[in-house]
This record gives sequence, C-alpha cells and structure tokens, in this order.
Amino acid sequence: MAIPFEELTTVFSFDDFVFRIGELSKMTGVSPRQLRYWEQRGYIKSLDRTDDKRARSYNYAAYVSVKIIKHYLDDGYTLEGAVSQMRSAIKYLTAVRQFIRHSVTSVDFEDGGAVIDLGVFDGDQQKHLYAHTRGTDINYEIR
DNA sequence: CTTCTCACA
DNA sequence: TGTGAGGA
Repeated sequence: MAIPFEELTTVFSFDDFVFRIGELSKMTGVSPRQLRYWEQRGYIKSLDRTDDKRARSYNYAAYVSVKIIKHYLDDGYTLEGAVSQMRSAIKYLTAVRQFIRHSVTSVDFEDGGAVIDLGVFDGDQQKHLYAHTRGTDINYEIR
C-alpha cells in the first residue's frame, strides 16, 4: 500500500519554526552581535517585531542564510563575498526544494527499500517514474 | 536569565 | 566586531 505524500507534505514546512537570537547563535556559531550587524547591513532579516515583542526572532529561511554565510566565512570569504555566495546558493536550494516538494507523489516499501513515485513520465500520462532506493543506491523504473 | 540599543580606555 | 552599561 503506497503512502500518498501530498497530505503529509506539510512536514517540510520548516518555516513554522521560530528561533530567538541566542538559539540561532548557538545553532550557527555566529555571535548575536554579528547577527544584529548582518541584519543592519541587510544581509539577513528577522521576523517583524510587533509592539509587544521587543526581541528579534528568526524563521528557518534566516537560519539557512546564516548557516550558508557562516560556511563561506569559515572558508575564507569576506563577509560581502560570503553573502554573495549565500544569495546564489539560496536560488539553487529553492529550486531543489521546490522540485522535491512536487516530484514525490507517494512512497511504498519493497524488500528493504523504498519505492518512490516521481509522477507521470510519458505524455499520455499512463506511465510513472519510480525510484527504488536502498540507502545511497537509487535505481529508476518506468511502470 | 535573555535580549536590546548605544557608545568606545 | 567585541564589550560593557543600563533598561526592559
């Protein structure tokens, strides 16, 4: 029995997570001081602060941005260079995430491996492309 | 206890 | 970018 994926796709809604500056700092290894500075420079952004909320909060997107900037920073890039790399990396990640989100329509299991339905393959919409996965190995089949 | 803004021996 | 002050 294949499991339909569409209804469970909300598990990928990482954006529902909210972090405070201290948490984001520990998660990324970037100091709160830097996070505020980067925001001031427009490199990252925190969620809107309503009247009652004086403290900054961040969503998953912000976490990803910070994580990527930090990565390139550790790699020797200048802050500006790291930000530039982050911006382009975000474009790739967005495209990949978008693809994964809509390509997987259902998942089933056969002898220790997962069989993932990647949707309609031919023009007549009669055949589907299936990915058989076992750990790192992936084999495709048109059925 | 955490976060904020501002200033800088 | 770090650090300390003085509040919230």
